[in-house]
Amino acid sequence: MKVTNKKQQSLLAAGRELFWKHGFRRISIDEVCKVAGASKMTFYRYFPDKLALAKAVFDDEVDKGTLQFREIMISESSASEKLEAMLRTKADSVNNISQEFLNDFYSDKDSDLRAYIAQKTADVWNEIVNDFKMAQQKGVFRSDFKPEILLYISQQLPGFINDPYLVQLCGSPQEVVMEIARFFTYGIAPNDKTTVEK
Amino acid sequence: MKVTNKKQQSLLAAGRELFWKHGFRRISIDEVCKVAGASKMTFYRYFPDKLALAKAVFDDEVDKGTLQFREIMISESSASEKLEAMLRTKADSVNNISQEFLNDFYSDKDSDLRAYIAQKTADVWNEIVNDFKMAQQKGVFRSDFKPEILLYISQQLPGFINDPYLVQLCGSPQEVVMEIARFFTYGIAPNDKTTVEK
DNA sequence: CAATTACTATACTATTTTCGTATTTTTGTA
DNA sequence: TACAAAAATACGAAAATAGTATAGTAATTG
Repeated sequence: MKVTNKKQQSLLAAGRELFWKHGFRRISIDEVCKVAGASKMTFYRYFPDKLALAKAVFDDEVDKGTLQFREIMISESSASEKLEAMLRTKADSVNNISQEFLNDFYSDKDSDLRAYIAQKTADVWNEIVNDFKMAQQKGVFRSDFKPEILLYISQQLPGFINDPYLVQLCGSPQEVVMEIARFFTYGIAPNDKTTVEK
Repeated sequence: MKVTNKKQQSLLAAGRELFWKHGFRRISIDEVCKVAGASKMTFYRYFPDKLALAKAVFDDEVDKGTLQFREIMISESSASEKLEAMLRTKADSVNNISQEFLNDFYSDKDSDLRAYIAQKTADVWNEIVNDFKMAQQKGVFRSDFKPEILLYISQQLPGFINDPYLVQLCGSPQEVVMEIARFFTYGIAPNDKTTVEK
């Protein structure tokens, strides 16, 4: 569903803002309309129901994320920098995205929604792995590296950056991210490309 | 209303947590009970209705704040340090407290609630001013200083610490707080007690 | 042990909220 | 003026929520 209209966009924005904070269940259409400065009739002109808006918000966010990722991959930066940028945006989005929103999405009785998310997630996952492999062929990453593993690890990241021990060890959540990036980039073997500083 | 019971306390805690995030309107009693691990009947054993829980949460928070303030005033620190500590906790609480919660409180149709808040606020305000005046008599602050003015200014603080210009000027929100504290403590006249560092 | 207390689970009604649509009014515009 | 888009309002149906009643279970206490 392409969003081109002005009112439609402000509805989308309002939906994003409210869903983000409070999740999808708690927000009523009237509320979205109020924030968007649109009437309910206008809402139903552009979206069949609340679920459709939620999907649109979800899609929009995923698209933005993918775009961001693409920019990082295309940029002329080193493997280390790419990795760090990726982990950082991942960490950011995790911190900003309301868990509420995803919770409501996942725990919807309408299992149609779950399938929808699963599909979308799988698609994005594939795209990312492909981009990785392309970069790999260009020599940005070592040839026997498996992108799937990195993605799996990055799923664990939210737990890492909020771990008090790690944060204390590294100084700040940002440093945790960088440290992990360095770790994955160079492993633990010492080499001449980088020097580890305390 | 004194809270002594165990279940009652977990209900209060759950209420605080949920109200804080989403405000008072959006949260149902069932939800509070679920989080608190209590049944609805238990809820109604301790609270007449949802509003009572909200009031209890509000009271509890105000009491905590007042206690914190008292500790600062009683402590053997200088005027500057007291002021900074006060502004800092104020800034913290403002950043942490959900605006949602207060919004729901203020915009309740039941104007009884508004009066309740107004009363409580006035009480706390008076207590604080009194504490100030006592400290003033002990010589902690200059004798012709008017505590009311400081409180008035501190109402404006949330706007200050989020002002991009000020934050950039001082380096960080924390620095803004300290700078303001210094400003109010020593004014702008140079003296030998402190040196202003860039 | 018996009695009391604290609590849970469930079911139920009344009330409120929300949804989605229909109708009328306003606004912007060719 | 005429016309289309959107707002405001109203409204019935469906869903969520509040608050109560009942029955029964677990934990405490004398």
